Amino acid sequence: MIRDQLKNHIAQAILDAQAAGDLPRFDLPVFTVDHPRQTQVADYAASVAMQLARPAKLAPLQIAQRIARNLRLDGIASCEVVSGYLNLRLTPYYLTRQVEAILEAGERWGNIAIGAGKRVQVEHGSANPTGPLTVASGRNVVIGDTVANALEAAGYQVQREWYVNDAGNQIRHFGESVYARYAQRLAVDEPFPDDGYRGEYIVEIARLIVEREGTRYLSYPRVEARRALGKLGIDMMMDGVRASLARVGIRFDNFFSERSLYESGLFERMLPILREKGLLIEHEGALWFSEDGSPIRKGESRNQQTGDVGPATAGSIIENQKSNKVQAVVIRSPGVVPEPSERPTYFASDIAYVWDKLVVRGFDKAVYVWGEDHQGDVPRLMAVTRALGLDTSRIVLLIYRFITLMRNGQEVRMGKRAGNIVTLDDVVDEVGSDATRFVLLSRSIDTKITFDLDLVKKQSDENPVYYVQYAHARICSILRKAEELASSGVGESSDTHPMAPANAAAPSPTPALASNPRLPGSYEFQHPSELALIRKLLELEEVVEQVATLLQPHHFTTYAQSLATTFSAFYRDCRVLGEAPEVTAARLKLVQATRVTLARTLALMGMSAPEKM
RNA sequence: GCGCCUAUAGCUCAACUGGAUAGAGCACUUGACUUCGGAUCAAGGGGUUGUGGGUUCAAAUCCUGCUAGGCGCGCCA
Repeated sequence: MIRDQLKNHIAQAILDAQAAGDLPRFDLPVFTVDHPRQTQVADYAASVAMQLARPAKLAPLQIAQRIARNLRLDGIASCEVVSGYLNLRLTPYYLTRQVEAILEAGERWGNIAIGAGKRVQVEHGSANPTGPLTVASGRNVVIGDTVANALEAAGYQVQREWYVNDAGNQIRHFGESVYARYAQRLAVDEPFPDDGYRGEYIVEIARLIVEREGTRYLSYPRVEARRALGKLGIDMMMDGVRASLARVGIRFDNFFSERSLYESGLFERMLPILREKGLLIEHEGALWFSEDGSPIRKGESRNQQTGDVGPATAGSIIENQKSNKVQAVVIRSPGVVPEPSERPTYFASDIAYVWDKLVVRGFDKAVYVWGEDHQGDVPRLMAVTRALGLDTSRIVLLIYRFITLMRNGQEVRMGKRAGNIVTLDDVVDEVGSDATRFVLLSRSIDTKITFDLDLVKKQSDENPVYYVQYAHARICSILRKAEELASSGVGESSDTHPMAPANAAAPSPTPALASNPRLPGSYEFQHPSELALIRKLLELEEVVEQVATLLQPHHFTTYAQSLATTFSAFYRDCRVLGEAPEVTAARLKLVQATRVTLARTLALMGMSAPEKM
């Protein structure tokens, strides 16, 4: 990556300056090379000299000058010292060569190596399987999928995993709901459970089950029928989820069953590890995790008070939080939960799950994508990870804020139990997959998104999604036209035409360009808009690095728009077809490199790159 | 009450994690092509980065006091 190269050159220059006695001895500091805000100032700038003022006991300007004196940039860039800054500008020669490099890299352009040899898991989605995929989960999976794309591009080996919450009492409620609808469908009087799932989709599931399986479950003992229908229903829900995900171009490598953590005995094996450290405490019949082994206080205060929220409760919570130590129930007491299989809490599963990720499967890093409603669970996951003797820096939690869905100028409230949900399918039907993904990606994950369905539809002309895709379609149009000109031999003879295939007999997807000879070594792009476009293309690697390290996928949308804008400026200023042959040839290459870059960026975002619109 | 997150142009948001004169889109005003796609482009106005203090060569960014909002604080998931 060019930025790293420049940084290495500067570091070397500092060392050389020290060796030559130009600069005093000091340890090489951690410094950055970045883009100045004003692009006319420089392509890259380093402010090391300012950082070094103290250790070197010299004025920043002098330091910068001495670094610059020792800087050998090998024709990649020129350097200018401005008040302590090292301002670097890439040379037209270097930029011109990069166009060839991009075309050579092709679909791999944008790939970097920072993750080479490391395995990362990105767990996302993971919505309760008791209903269809909602728009709310849409943000989750789009973030997760895009982050996974970026990590892959950064060289990591990535596994995409969906955690299926198929344990716990919600599944029982679900089974009861399906059973009730099933019975009702068969005209058997069966009351609908109070805390059941009221959505229409349960009715639909019941209908399908009746269709496929007939009446046989009516003869089962009720508890068994509910369990069986629940399982059947979950499977059907997950099939639906997979289908919905496919519509937005998302696939998972693995669906991990929460229940399997218990069935495999893994959870049981976790307990001794924590117990040995004195972090598991029996309290009022329940099993608690106490981060520092301190006695459990919550239950006591609960007994003291009469049921109202009062000072006693508040006081004890403050006390617990003052020590900042996590205390959480792992297994509920039989007195509270009669059914043994429902006693482990969600947290219990988390304990075994993080172990499974980091130890059993040995991922170097595990990324969790969680909605803001789970933000309060972060401390206990961190605490228990630490307690298990694992490095907490190996888990990363992406907490995103919820979206508000607007329709007809009104906020749409959703609830799975109540049944008034808006599914991801609904939204995709209305605005399409590309627009859905773009909107859900376009903001930093800790910004609330207002997804106005009417606006996204109505203003589709001015939607940035289409702006970016339009640039790609326009490029394809130019390339098509170039091929037509080349194949019809209009203008020049085919063997001297810059766009003509070197070997006309060998067909290839883009014959005019794929086999085009290299630009002459002396050729250099000159026009400011050409050079600006190439610089913008080169940023792709930096954006990939940024998203892969910061795990903030919205940078792709910003970059895509900026790239499309830069291309538009080039398109306005520089004619491609019909110029002098070497100019047209060079610009065609630049246009093709832009297409590659734009298409890759769209692919990283999970969007299509249309050739026509 | 406590914890996490947020506050930047009229609106929606960026700002590469401490760097130079804080940028885009929308909206508004005014313009542009007989040529590669007008789903385009150009120009213009618009800012005490919620607020008070602090840290240093340098703060939208870090610390801190307020203010406002979101989420969470269960033997729910």
